[in-house]
Amino acid sequence: MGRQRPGAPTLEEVAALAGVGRGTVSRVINDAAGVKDSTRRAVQRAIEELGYVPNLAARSLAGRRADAVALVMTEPDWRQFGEPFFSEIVQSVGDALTDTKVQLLLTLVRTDAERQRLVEYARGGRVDGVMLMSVHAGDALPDMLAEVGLPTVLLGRRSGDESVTYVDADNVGGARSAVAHLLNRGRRAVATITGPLDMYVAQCRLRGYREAMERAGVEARRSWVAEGDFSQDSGHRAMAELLERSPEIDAVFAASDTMAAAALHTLRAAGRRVPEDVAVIGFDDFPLARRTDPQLTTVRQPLEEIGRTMVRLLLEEMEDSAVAWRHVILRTELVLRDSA
Amino acid sequence: MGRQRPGAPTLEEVAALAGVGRGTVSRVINDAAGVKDSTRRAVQRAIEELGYVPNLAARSLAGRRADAVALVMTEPDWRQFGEPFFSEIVQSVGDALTDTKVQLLLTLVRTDAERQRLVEYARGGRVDGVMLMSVHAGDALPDMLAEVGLPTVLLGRRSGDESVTYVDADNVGGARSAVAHLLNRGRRAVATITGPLDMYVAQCRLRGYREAMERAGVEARRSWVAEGDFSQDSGHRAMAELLERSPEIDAVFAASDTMAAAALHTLRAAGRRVPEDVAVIGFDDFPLARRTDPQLTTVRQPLEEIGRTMVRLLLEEMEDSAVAWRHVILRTELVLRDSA
DNA sequence: CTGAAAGCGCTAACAA
DNA sequence: TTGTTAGCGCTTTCAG
Repeated sequence: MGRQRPGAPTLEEVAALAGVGRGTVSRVINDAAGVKDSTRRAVQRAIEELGYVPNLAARSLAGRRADAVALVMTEPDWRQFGEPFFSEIVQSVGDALTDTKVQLLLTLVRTDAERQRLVEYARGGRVDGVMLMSVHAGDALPDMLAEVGLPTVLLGRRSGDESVTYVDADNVGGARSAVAHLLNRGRRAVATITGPLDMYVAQCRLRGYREAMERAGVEARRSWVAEGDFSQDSGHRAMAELLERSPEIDAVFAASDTMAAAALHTLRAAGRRVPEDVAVIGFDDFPLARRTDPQLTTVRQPLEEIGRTMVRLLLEEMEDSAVAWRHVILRTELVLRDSA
Repeated sequence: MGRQRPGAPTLEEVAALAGVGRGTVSRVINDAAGVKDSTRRAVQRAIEELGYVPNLAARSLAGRRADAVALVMTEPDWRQFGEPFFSEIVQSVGDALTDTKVQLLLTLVRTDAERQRLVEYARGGRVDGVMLMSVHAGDALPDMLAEVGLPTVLLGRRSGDESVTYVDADNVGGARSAVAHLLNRGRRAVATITGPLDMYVAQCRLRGYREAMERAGVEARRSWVAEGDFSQDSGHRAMAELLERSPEIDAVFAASDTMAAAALHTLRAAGRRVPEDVAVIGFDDFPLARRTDPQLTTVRQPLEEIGRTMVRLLLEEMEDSAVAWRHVILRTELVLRDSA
């Protein structure tokens, strides 16, 4: 058994040593007001002396919160976890929680069994709220959580009429402005490498691409669209595909920076000059892309703000469960470099 | 409050509906033997009907385990989390736990406050054991955990006389064989890009480098050693540094693949031909490096086995706390490509 | 094979 | 300002 050390000191023993009642000790460890200063110090001394640490299970059971929230990544392939996007989000969520007494728990959900395990973990009261990243369209996890009354916040929507609280970037607008930028620079044969189209975020970016083309009166050929899955590999594959069937393209909008960087490599390997010959724009603004390809123009998502906002919404829902849900969409920004 | 839904059904209600006692329901949900089949089914029907989910806090308090373990990453900069090394470890640890009813919790510890929070979380009985990754030499976290009797397993040692249970790769041997390989191929001016030297793992790889040089009777000049921190950036920097002060080098052993890949880039950018002119070997075998640089010969760590072993040791210690500690060192393997 | 009852350690409401 | 007390929901003897 790995439980709390069997002979661990209890609040009762602290009370005895300090010569006060259990209630008083409880007040001290919870920073509650209304305890004489001298008493407080006496209790603290006793706590120190015994090396007392509250039993969290007992605390939760007695009716208070778990003081923990989960940040869940739902991906069959955990390798995705290495993508800078997630590191940044994790980073910013951690930052937002740093001055709290809330413990951040990252969990990775790949299979349905793991999905089930997480739900029982959350419903079991081990966390006070859940944030979900990288949720695919058909995933029922958010509903499973929200329906049982657990504060839940999504990073990104699953569809246009998402019901659960979410924070999202303006993907359509971002994609539109990126493609518009390419068109303004005189490019016409603008191709796009999409994300996995079972994800709403990918659909939105594709929609933005189409809207921009339409507004400019350029026909977006079907052969200019190649589907990827946000990964580097898929970026290479998609770019190679595009080059083969549509050598006329003179610009590419990729739905992720990672794919954009890969596309750039593939283009260069194929002897195309970038950006003179072909311009490339990626979505998202990662240090990785910034470093490897200074020529890459990107649509920056406010990742730090996304993380902060998720935390804020979650904490608010934990505080006041009266709120049903809220939707927040954050603006994106085109970051120009010497690519187009 | 985000606790378990206020009106959530309890074991008591399930018992009432099924027309049995609480004890019986408890036996059923814990798959305990000695329950008549018909009774078991009746109980299960009641559970189904009420949508009952056990309250984990109550379960923990009543004396059983938390059914959760933590995988902790201690890095001031969470961006490190994006390194393939960690993705792989997380992946394999998750795999090893997949058929268990143990929930994996990833947590990231940057500051001392977070360190403290984690200790209280663990001592509070929220997890049954802790696995630690990327522990730096001076970090007291492992001791804080181990001393209070919490099953703890380290990935990598902090020093030569580590006391806490750990799993490590044969870093000295791996580095030695890598450098020996370069020397065997006739290279003489073999430089090395080390990891952060406040980490034992980096010291070991540097030692392996030195031993190999010594055994071959080649003097390892001090100017052939540049310190990095395992990151891509540092790889670039270190390689540039080496090129500037020791243009004579004809081979490089980098203490991580990421740095090796970066070094390769830098070498090429500087007009050196690889591997004809300069050979490069990296430590660790990541898909990233494999993809980006097929020419990179590497020392492969058995990451999957490391993760599996950590889990095994942890579960064993959770089962039987009689064991004090164990140390496991896993073999590495030189993976040859056309680099050297 | 099953029911009853005694806690696990804490919080919170109520007295004092 | 402080002590006392009644649970929180579950596991686990111990009887039956």
